[in-house]
Amino acid sequence: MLETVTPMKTAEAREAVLESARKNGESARKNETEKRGRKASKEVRQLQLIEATIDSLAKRGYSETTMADVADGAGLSRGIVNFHFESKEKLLVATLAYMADEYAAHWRAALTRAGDDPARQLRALVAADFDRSICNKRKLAAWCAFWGEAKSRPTYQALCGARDAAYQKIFIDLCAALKESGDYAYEPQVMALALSAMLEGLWLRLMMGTEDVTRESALQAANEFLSAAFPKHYPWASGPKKA
Amino acid sequence: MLETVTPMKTAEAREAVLESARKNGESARKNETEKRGRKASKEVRQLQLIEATIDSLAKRGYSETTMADVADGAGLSRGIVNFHFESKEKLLVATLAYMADEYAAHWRAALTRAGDDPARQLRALVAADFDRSICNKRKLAAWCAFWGEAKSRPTYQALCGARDAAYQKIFIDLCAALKESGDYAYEPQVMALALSAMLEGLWLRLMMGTEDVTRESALQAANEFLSAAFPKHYPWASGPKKA
DNA sequence: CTATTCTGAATGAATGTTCAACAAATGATG
DNA sequence: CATCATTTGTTGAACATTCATTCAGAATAG
Repeated sequence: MLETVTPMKTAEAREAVLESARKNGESARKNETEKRGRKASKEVRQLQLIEATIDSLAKRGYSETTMADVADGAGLSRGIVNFHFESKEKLLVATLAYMADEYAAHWRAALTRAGDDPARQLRALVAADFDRSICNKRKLAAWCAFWGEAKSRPTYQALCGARDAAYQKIFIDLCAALKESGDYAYEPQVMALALSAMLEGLWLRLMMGTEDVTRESALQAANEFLSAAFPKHYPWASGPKKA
Repeated sequence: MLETVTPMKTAEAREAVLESARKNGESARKNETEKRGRKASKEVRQLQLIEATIDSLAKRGYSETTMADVADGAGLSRGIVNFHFESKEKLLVATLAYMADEYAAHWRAALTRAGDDPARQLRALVAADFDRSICNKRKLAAWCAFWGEAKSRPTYQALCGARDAAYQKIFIDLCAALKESGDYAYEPQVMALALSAMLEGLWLRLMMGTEDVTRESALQAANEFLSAAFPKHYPWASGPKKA
């Protein structure tokens, strides 16, 4: 089941932010060895504000998310956001970029971990989409908030599309590889579209929270798709119904 | 290809509105034979404002849609919306309800037209999702705008879910029927979820307009899904690759 | 003439942004 | 080490703008 949408309480949020910021700070420190303390602090604040933004997007939605919400959510004063980010627009773009980076890093890691076998890689990619770390109500709600505005904002559209640029190519390549080894009839590009669209659609369903769709049942549906599309690579758990 | 997102020009909009309103007016007149002229006029205005709302949602997105936009788009004065609809919130709910009704009527008609064969019915439902009348950039953008706000608004959530309540049940029943006659291995409920999620995901992709996804290629992907999941009912156009 | 529909300016609330003052950390100097 | 200067980070009130809503009166239909 998805965890509750209730935003992380202040203490938890702080910890998560600091945790995340620490890693980030380290990598940044390697690149530029200067102003270390200050620089780190600045990044911590920005991440803190970005996390608060995600909270607000999840709780109130895009149109009701205000600068005051974000500042309050982070436990800081009203003018702070315009100091670290120039404007509300830039805060939101930074938030979306943060989520896109996180998402891309996540599936790339899963892909690497899966080794060289296309069938294992594809299964890993699909499973990665439903990991708790990125597939929770908070993040899904934030994603959907951006999707809703993407059509009328080229900047959002480009960042949401970060998911597709390389991602979609990987899917096509994997579908092509499986077709080769399994002698399937589909067109790789078309099957890849169907597959990735289903993943996004399942996210949407999870986000809506209607019906009784859970992370588990969504993953089950995705795997059933794999079994149907690539039966030789993903045999059915139980044989066909006989009576 | 999807038509341009440019909202219908005033003349076209008027015609479409009046056309649509005429039918609606007739059915309403059957129910309650009273205040005919006035009632009809009132409904025309409301539809006109709803159409203008969809235009604005598609062009500016949810968060940037203002009462002034809607009034201007309809070619009427500023205070008119609060006269016909009590508030902005109620206008938006009415708009969503209008789209949900239209969508439901559309797939029900397609289902009826398909006859009694489950395989034909399922194909008809899938194809109906990509009909020009409901699957165009304008409507898709409006749908997505509501999705983006649905999580934080129970009213929207319920109306978006109108799609799922009965719709999902039909899908499950059809998947069960095909499983019976085709001796497939999947679980009907799970396969129905995968299928309907893919349809929504394709809508999302179409709305985003990224890549080169068109109504045609989206429908092709959906049909390829059908062939993969129900090979005995939807044989591949061309046989498996042999070399 | 009466009821209904419509207009457009006025109003008030919400909210993004600015900014002057303040606090804290860093660096320089003796 | 102590002290001051400077840069950086933060605050909260003030400001300007946008926008939904209201409403008194005009226009129109019955």
